[in-house]
Amino acid sequence: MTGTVQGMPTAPTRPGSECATRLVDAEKVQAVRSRMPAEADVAELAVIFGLLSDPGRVRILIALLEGEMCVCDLAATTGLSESGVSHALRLLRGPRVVQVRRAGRRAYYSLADSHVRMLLDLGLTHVGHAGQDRLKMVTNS
Amino acid sequence: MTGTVQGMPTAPTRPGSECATRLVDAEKVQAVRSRMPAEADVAELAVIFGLLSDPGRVRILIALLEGEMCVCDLAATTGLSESGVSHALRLLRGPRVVQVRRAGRRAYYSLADSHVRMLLDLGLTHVGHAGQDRLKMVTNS
DNA sequence: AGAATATATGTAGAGTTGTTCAGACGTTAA
DNA sequence: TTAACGTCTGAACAACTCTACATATATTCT
Repeated sequence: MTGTVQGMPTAPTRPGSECATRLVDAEKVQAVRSRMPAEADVAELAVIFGLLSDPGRVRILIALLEGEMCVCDLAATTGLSESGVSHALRLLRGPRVVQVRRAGRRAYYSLADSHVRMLLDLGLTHVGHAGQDRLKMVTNS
Repeated sequence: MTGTVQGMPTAPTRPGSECATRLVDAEKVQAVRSRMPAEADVAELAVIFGLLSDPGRVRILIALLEGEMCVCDLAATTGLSESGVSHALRLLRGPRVVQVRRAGRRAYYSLADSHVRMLLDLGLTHVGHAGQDRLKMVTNS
């Protein structure tokens, strides 16, 4: 949490945190700063990534890639406690990464955000996991 | 850190954390567990996302999307202290998200991982930031 | 050589996060 | 109604993370 207020550049970022020495490539700094997304967008982005930064939550979300599941089954699938799953899902519910459907005493969760789905897929291929049938191979015909 | 050892399913995840009640859709649990990436892959994935979960680091990486920059300019661009940038870059250097080129007393950093670049782009579009000229619009012809 | 510069590192303290346990709540079955 | 169930929540605690400050290292300049 740096709290940089960044409107139009030209003025130093904020007192006390500007570069103590001169810039090496002032033009580029200027250009990049003008393209930098707003504070709030960067923060939101960081929050989303933060939700994906825990192995337990990642396992939950990977499970949900295959379709909706109830808390109990998610616990069995991921190895987390049911309480742990519930806590995790609460965090994911806030920014609408997952959504609930309630049926009797059960709660069925599913992915609510296609971007997160893409982030996960991308991440999985990055990590060398071939993504099984999630990643369709581009075959010759 | 749940530490689930997950080889072939059928056996409960580990003593004490299996579902206290019976499963609702045992077949699906089974299927999803068999597709779940290995512990190490999930952990690595979480680490990568974790690196993207801090606004300061996100700003650094967004800056680096435009090409290499030295620490001093990164500090000016992101509003972080130079020490802060240095610490952040160290974290990013570990998993080879960024790479250094040294020239005299300067250190020029650049993105070393195209997947991270994609994650950032994807995240930026998610967040509503049109990605300026990073995101090429698919026009009619 | 010494001074100034650019970056890197160590460390300590505040703050945050994940996990566990206990218990609450609403729902269904007996 | 009472009991069992599935899920949710709150509190407590350890583990971790971020930031800031001080200092270290390496390079260039005079």
